[in-house]
Amino acid sequence: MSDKKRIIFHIDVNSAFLSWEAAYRLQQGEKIDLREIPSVVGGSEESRHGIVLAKSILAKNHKIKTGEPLFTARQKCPELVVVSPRHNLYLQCSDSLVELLKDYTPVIQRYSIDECFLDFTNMEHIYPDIIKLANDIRERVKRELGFTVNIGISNNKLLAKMASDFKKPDKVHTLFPEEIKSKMWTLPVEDLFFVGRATLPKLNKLNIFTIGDLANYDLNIIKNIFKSHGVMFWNYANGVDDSEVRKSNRVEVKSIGNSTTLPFDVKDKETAHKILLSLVETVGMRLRKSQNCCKLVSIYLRDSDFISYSHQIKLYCSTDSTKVIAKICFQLFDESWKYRHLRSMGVSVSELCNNDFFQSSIFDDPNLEKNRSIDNVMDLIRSKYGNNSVIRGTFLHSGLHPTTGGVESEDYPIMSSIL
DNA sequence: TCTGGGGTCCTAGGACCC
DNA sequence: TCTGGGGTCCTAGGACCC
Repeated sequence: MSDKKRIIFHIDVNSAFLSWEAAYRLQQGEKIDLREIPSVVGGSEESRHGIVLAKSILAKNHKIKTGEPLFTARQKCPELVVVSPRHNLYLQCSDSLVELLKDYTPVIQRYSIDECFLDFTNMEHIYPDIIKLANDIRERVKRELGFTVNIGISNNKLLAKMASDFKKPDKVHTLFPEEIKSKMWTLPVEDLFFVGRATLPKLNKLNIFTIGDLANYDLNIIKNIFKSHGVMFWNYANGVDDSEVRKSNRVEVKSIGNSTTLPFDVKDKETAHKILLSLVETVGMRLRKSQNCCKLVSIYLRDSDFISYSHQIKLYCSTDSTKVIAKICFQLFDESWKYRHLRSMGVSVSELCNNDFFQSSIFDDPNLEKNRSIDNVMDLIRSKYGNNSVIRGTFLHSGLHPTTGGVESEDYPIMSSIL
């Protein structure tokens, strides 16, 4: 990589889920804009998913935080409007944004559903004025898609990301190295990327309260206390980050998991096994779709008193079979369950490897081959007709979802111009 | 009072081997 | 019987992100 200064944008959708919900509702003829009242997108309290997923700026002014229970959010603001999430709609909005951004550069990293990094290095002949470019993008997103974004500009991803977090909404900010002192070092240290709620009190104990305090602290002491994590955020505090903007489709996934908080506490092994199976159904489908097998299977349990634990096992032989993975999960469960009532359960597979070899060697074992055919046929039918078009007999009349965590196949019109 | 779901990465400690 | 130290692998748990 050359020493030439890079030009990186970080684009962040303002209150993403809430903005997308608001834009969609206006399109559908609703009169009230959720962005202009104290409102949140939140899960169903009845099924114990009642937390804040996204908040309007007016809700934020009431000190409502993302991730907090809806119950406490209402205490802070009794007139709060709560709307249910529509994840498929948000995926489509996210896709529309990325499609629009592709008009400007091919080097886009999709960092999350509502954040992208764009690289404009060596493009000054096309975009001589990058501030104007950012404002053009910002205006076009608002005009064509109906929601607003913040754009942060700098020479690396970290600084661009910090910049996009400055004043919101609908703003463009720069944070070039010469601006670090005035724009970033004055901020509280918890605003720094990767300084979370466990790290903050430890930093405060060292008399570190601002990002500037951290940047100017003795690196050796930081390293001793926080190890590699400390070296990373000390560099961040000094604006150092040389990571590349990676085209997202080239990043391979490392683990595939599915977990759920149950609408009721689970008290018996039989029900728990059924729920594990339903979780494995979606994990297995996604694993096969990614053309991988896994070598590590783990389960995750959370008691009704909120104590959680996990159990895992490394496989001698990698697999992508729903039946095999489910059987392992049952065994893991039986080995680890502490007989307390369960609030939440999860399944995850990792240490993924390409399934090519597996496919060619499988024909030695007719039983494995048969299971594989069943998986493949079920995948095909479900991809065509929806996840619940074929279900295992064990879920009939059980009152349980046969596949947990799958997205419903409801469709929403692509966000188009809203005038 | 009630507290989601999807990930990644790191560390500590124990088992085991030489 | 008790005495090393280094390396690797495995597991559990924690921290962080959106």
